[in-house]
Amino acid sequence: MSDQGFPRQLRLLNAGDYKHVFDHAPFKVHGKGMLVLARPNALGHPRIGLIFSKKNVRRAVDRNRLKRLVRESIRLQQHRLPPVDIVLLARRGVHELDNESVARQLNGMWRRLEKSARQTRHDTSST
RNA sequence: GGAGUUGGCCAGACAGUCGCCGCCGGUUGAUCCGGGGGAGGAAAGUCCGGGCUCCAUAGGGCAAGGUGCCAGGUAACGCCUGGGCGGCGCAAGCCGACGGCCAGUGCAGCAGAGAGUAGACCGCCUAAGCCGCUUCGGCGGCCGGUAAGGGUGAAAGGGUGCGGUAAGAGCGCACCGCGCGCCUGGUAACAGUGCGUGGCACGGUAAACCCCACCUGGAGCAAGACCAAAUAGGGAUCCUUCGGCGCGGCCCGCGCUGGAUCCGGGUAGGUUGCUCGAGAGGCAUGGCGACGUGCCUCCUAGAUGAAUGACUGUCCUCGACAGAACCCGGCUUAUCGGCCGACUCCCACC
Repeated sequence: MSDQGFPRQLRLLNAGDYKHVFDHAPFKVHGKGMLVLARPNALGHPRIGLIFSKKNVRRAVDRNRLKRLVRESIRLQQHRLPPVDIVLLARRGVHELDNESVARQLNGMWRRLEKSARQTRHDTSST
């Protein structure tokens, strides 16, 4: 795996993977227009799945644009993230953000996710 | 030059860096390297028409739905082209569900006297018949006549003129219009300063039921096919009454289930269907045209939690609507601007 690539291993591939995260998600990070759910995995790297529903983002052009921005962000930040399965959900109004602020939002959310994951790991090892 | 009509095309460009998805070649044993490709004119709405797949090879009847001037094009169409008719515009041109209410049934508020085998409210008339009066000229009334005028209405049952009459009236005549028959032109719709005939509505409404002609079987790529953990007991072939199910509104019809013989079935997941096609471009040729035919050349997205992007720089006229999901042909809707061709009207100049 190259340093900055985004191969299939970094994605959630089927309904079972998604269900796994929805059933029990210890980490929740809220951002402007987006919500991240995450659950630790044993793979040694993060994986991500995207849910941009037609209901929340009406135009296909906007859905594609937002997904591409998220993937781009993950691709560049993958080494900072803990080994967790992530599901990113869109909320109403995301399509009004421009590319720059979406990227800024995502960076902030990854930072908070990383922080709470490190906290949890620390807690379990101390008890 | 200005105003307008119409047909077609384009959809920021270039460079660099980091990524994503197919394909080809090498390397391999599943990694790298190189090359090349990667959203639209509407990809959209899913409104029509086809291909493809399964249900029977999609068959018969009824029901239901659609289309609706004519001819042609097409795989097909509710599309396109040409023509006819009607309407709008000075014009180029644009728009039109544009078959049939003398097969039947129905509908028409208000106003108005009367609304479809018409109708006397006002008005006009009083010739003929009867009555009364009379200065013997007539006057009044009754019985009536009348669709020219007023008024109502979206619409009042051909129009104009002359004759005619008591007043009027297609009552008669001329012209116009209309119906019917023939003739001529046209493949046809239809047209005609054509010939004849009829005094003349046959009113409106069929996106009212309906009639006529033509068309339509149902479901859809999550169709369907294949490989196959788990789980449950069944599956294939032959024969066939009844009942049940498939099959979509119904019936006919057809298949499965039932009995006998023989052993494999198929949910999660994966593979496939999946892009070479009513394909694109060029030349020639037939046709007014839509389009057809022949030859040559080219291969031009195939994802499947779903690729086609992000960032930086430069330039300009500072960039709209918007993202393929089986594939085509249309229609409709959204859209910043730019380019090219043809034509019309007006002004100026020659």
